[in-house]
Amino acid sequence: MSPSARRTGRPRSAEADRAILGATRAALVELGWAKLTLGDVAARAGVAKTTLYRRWASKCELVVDAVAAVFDEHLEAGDHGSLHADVEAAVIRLGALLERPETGTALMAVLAEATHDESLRCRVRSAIVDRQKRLVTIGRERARLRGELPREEDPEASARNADLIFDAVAGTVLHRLMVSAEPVDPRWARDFTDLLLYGMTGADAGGAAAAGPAPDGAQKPAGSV
Amino acid sequence: MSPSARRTGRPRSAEADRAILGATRAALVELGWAKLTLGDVAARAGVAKTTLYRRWASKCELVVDAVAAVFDEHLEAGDHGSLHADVEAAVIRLGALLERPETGTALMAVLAEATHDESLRCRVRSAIVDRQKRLVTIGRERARLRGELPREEDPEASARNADLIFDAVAGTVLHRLMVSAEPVDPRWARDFTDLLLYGMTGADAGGAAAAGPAPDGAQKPAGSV
DNA sequence: CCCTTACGCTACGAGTCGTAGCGTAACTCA
DNA sequence: TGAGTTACGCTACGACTCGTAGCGTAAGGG
Repeated sequence: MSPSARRTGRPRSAEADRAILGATRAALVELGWAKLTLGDVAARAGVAKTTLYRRWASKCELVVDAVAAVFDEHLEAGDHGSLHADVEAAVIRLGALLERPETGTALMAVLAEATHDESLRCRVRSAIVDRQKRLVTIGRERARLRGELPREEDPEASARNADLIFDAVAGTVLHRLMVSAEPVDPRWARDFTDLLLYGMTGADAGGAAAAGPAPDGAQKPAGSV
Repeated sequence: MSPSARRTGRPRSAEADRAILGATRAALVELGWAKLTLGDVAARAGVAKTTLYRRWASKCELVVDAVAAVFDEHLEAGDHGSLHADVEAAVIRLGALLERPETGTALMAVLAEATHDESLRCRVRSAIVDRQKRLVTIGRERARLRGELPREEDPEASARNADLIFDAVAGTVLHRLMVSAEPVDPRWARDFTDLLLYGMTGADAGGAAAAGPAPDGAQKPAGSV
């Protein structure tokens, strides 16, 4: 599997890779996870079924790669001027990503399988989760430089906090879409961002902080309301 | 389907129901979702495969009922004295529920299918989600009576807030367990509760994180901070 | 030119699905 | 008590998907 081991012989077709991943996404949209068969994907991609099995050991790994490609296209941690705006943008971006019929569904199904498959869980983590989690670290670092968050002395506690916040953001968005089956619209994104920044007690009080009693520390960006 | 239509004839065996649902949970633990077959469940339960198909139209609906039974056994909204303690208890309870090998996995898989099946989504909602969501409403009402939360004038906004908080609690716990694959231990439950109540700005600043150099022990009596 | 690897194609056994058919068991009502 | 109704167990079945093996061919490297 090392690159040196592939120096010789016919190289794998990169175009076939793109066709297969694209066909996988198309099949996911049309059929959903359960009815998705590798034979169907191969037919859509215009390749032989055996070619699929030579590259991916299972349906799960194929779908992980197919979904990861979509996630990679939309990875951005642009600076929106404030912690509030950064979080809100991340929520909307993640919502738009998971609202796609091929991403959320597939992710849930793969995660379900990953419970019984350690290697699959690692693949999901490195291909999707960790890259998203990096955005949390970047955003928090930026907020610290702005003075919106206190400095973290303990790096271990800092990492724990980043994990917690990532679970909160990604988990809540995912739950909103997959369980509650409600859209991630701008109003919800703002309400959720308020909850994350100011907590239940603060955010609930002033009707989305519009007439809020001015929570200390962070000030609202001009964008909202 | 109405009860009056079942007045006559041989009644369905309630014991068979219990055996089937129990066998489904056992099979989920052993085999996981993907390898779970209805034939296997029937064999474990000691019933004929046809009996299964007479009662449940699909594997999904069977699993929903099997998982819902577990959830129902652990529905409790006990008063723990404060909003913080109530939330923390709910987080731990939900975590313990989803940490079971038969619940989290199955729930994820069923939700993935529910994307393409409206009736299945309704079944999940009424059998599991709505009952859990009621606990949020109860807890918030109690907190309001304690004076920990302001009164909600607008009932529509109140319902929106309850939905948001439920998505946040359930989604974050689910994400922690299924995606991050980390346990819902007491320390994490406390950190998350702090985040929910006081927000990123508040919880990060004051919590135990900054206080102790390395509070590895993690045995922290309830109600501190 | 030989070696190596990838590809397309076909065919196959194994396994699951969901249903049909039949005889029997359990319960209700007249 | 007997007739009607529904549930159950069992067997068998066609249809489908899976994952692999075998073969000949295409595409690069030493």
